[in-house]
Amino acid sequence: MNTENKKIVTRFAPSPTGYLHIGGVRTALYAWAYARKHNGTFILRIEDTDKAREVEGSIDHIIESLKWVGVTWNEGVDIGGPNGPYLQSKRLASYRKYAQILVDKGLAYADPYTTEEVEAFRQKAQEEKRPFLFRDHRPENPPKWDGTQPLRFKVTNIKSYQWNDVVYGSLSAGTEALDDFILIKSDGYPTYNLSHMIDDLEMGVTHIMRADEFIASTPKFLALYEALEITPPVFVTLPPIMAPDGKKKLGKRDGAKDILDYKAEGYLPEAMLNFLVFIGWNPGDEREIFTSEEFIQSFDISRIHHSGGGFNVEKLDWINREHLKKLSYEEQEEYISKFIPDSLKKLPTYTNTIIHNITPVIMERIAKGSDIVKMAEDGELTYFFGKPVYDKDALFFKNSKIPEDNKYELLANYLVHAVSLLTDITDSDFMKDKIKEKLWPYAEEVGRGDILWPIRYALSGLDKSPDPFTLLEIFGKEESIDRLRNAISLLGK
RNA sequence: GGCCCUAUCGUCUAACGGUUAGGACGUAUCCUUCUCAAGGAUAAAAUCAGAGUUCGAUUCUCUGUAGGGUCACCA
Repeated sequence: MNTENKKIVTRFAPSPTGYLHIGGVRTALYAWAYARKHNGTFILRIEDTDKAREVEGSIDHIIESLKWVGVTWNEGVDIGGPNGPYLQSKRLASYRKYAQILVDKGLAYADPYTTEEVEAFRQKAQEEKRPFLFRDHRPENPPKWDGTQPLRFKVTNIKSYQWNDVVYGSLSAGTEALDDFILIKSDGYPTYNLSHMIDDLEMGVTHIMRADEFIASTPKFLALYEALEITPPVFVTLPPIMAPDGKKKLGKRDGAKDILDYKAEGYLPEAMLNFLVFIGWNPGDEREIFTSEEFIQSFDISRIHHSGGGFNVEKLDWINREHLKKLSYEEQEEYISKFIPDSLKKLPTYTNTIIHNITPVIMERIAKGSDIVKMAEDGELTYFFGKPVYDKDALFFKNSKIPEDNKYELLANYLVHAVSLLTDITDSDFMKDKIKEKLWPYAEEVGRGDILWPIRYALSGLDKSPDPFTLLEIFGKEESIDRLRNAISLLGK
């Protein structure tokens, strides 16, 4: 492999027609990792030859998406490079030059038909259940190409092509795969068929990574490479990403959304990378959690799979959690503060100390990528920054053994006693284990639920929260006792 | 319909032609427990079907079936 000792050059070449979804990002990741591993060059090129479908702002969005997952490039639209420009609309002269070579060789001709006429041919072929082949309608005496008609490639060598693909091995196709396709559109822009090839040549691209939908058009490319006397690069065809059931191809509904949506939902970029590269590849051992660097080192294009893999959000959630655990304490704090709503950040109780204290508690409670966002939205973070509001009846444990008669007074007494126990603990000893040690005998005496639930509720105001000892430590002696006194007065004492 | 690609637990996948077909996610049960999480333990769960080659097939060949791609002045 790579015996020529040629420097490896790969590229990712999206069209600016919207956001980048996970399929595109994975392609970029593979191309990038391969170049990085072999100290090669990775290029970001933008294929903006379809002016009708172009979406304003796409390029910036694509760049932001790639940077988020940690992909960097040596040459590209935004940074230039020795073989620029990297925007196809600025390279029209190159495409024309090669188109002219084909015209001169008699291997390209102007398409004289109207769109309607071609559409009629297509319709007919479809009705007769035959593949549509333009070459069946090739004009006898095509007009001279003046740039206003589409320019078509003239396939002269109709044969069954056989070629090699790093992933799929030997591939072949019937002659039906060969046709007179369009090189230059009537608006003067080239089609992908021509432009990608010229750019790859001029930019020295050695390996093309792209999804399997291009297998069917490879014979056409091969015919064009031959006509242009270009040695094709190495083909690395990637398997498709399927919907979670592993059967259908991934659609928008199943998660083919903007990669940056995952960022907004709380997924870590390294988790996203880890997850995406594992759809269609694995290192062959039992490792599952990878940093980008580990991935690059382990990546081997010969281990890319042939079959499509499903997009499984649960696995992504798990991977995200594993990466969350690997963060340093400071990084975890930063991660959490990023998702705390502005309304809470404005409060005087929003301090570095409280963030520091609640970080491990929140981290432990994040199971899914979007949990941090959900917790923020559902108000599960609010009580950390302000006194909870709740109904006094909520203070009672659901299996309470407290007699109904004067239950408010009894519970208040329990809490008063708890407060007195807590008061005995010194500020420096006000820590989870010590608190538990102090409170436990009393809890055993009156029934654990009947005192622990109310304490927890007085502190959080929520049915679901971390355990009371943890909360007591987080809030500290003074604030904790204050919250407990609030509960006591709510009970009428 | 033509051409092409693919096929191992529900999902992602491992397995020089020889394994009790392995791991992970998820699921279930149990432990822990004031709640919700987390954590620990255990379990169920797969070679698409049929022929052929072979002493022996998940692995090689063929056929069928299923899924996917493609047949654009989209990439």
